[in-house]
Amino acid sequence: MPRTPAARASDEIAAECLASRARFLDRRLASIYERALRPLGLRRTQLTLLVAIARAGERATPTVVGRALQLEKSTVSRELARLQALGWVRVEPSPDARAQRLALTAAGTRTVEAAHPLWRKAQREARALLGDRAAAALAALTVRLHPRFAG
Amino acid sequence: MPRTPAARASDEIAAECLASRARFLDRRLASIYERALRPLGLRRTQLTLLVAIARAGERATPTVVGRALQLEKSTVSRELARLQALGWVRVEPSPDARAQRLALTAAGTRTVEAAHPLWRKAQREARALLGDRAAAALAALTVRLHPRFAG
DNA sequence: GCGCGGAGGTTGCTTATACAACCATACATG
DNA sequence: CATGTATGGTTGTATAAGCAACCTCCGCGC
Repeated sequence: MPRTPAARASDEIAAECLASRARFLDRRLASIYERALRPLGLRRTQLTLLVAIARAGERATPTVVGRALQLEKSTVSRELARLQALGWVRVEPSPDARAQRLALTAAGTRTVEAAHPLWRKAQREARALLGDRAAAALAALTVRLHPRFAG
Repeated sequence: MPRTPAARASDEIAAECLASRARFLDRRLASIYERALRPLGLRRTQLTLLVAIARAGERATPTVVGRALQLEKSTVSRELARLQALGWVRVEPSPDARAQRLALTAAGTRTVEAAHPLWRKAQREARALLGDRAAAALAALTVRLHPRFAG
């Protein structure tokens, strides 16, 4: 049976597609970190956001953290609503009345501290899964694509 | 001002976290492929699923494609409902009454064919963005993590 | 001082994903 | 054959994300 155009397209895509491979990698790593953080009721993306807010310090606003993580503003908006509801982030007025100043609450700070060893365990597991070379390549790639990435 | 434990944790996580980097990479690539496929009203993950079904041929069932792509069965279930609604996938009874045989419809086959050149363009763009070495590393990593991955 | 464009955020809608709980069928074993 | 367990799918719920449309406020140009 000769291969049809659709069959040839399918073979090529299945063998090479970078999008599905990146998605696959993300799912694999996600499961490691989610499992590790579950005892704290903390999701991996929430930890990333808390960390970005902590690091931005006085300058922390939704726009600023969105830029650091390359997240669309609506995504940041909704994530922040959850973090506020959980009592980990406080929103304060800023000089510019359009903007919002963000800060970790005491509970948010404690959560980051408590997450640290769990994150480390996940990070070790992830590094072991990928291998040191691939892990380093992923980090280097991030720097190349977005030098100021911080998450 | 001495760095607090939370600040040190944040610095370490922001500088190294592999989970957030994989997520970031996925978002970047997603935007390339989504943009390319948009004219067909086709999402990248839908293309991945159509391809997996095409390649599985007679053996295509939700469980089989889920294994090939390492997707949770509920994810596959809902994605298939959409693909059916769009008229790209047909569901047929199988010998085992629990299972469902999947097949592309004629429209589904045409969609894969039409997607091929658009996917190629996105793939070229993605490869250029990552660089050949990183692209090859991502592909190699996928093989290592899941030798039968096909998406 | 007025109007307008741009920046900052929110909300509606859709897709992608996982986990858990569930239902139905198949199969093996007593 | 009856029952219990495993397999295959669906559904409820929640998070993660983008796009588009919108509102508000800032600052600039006139």
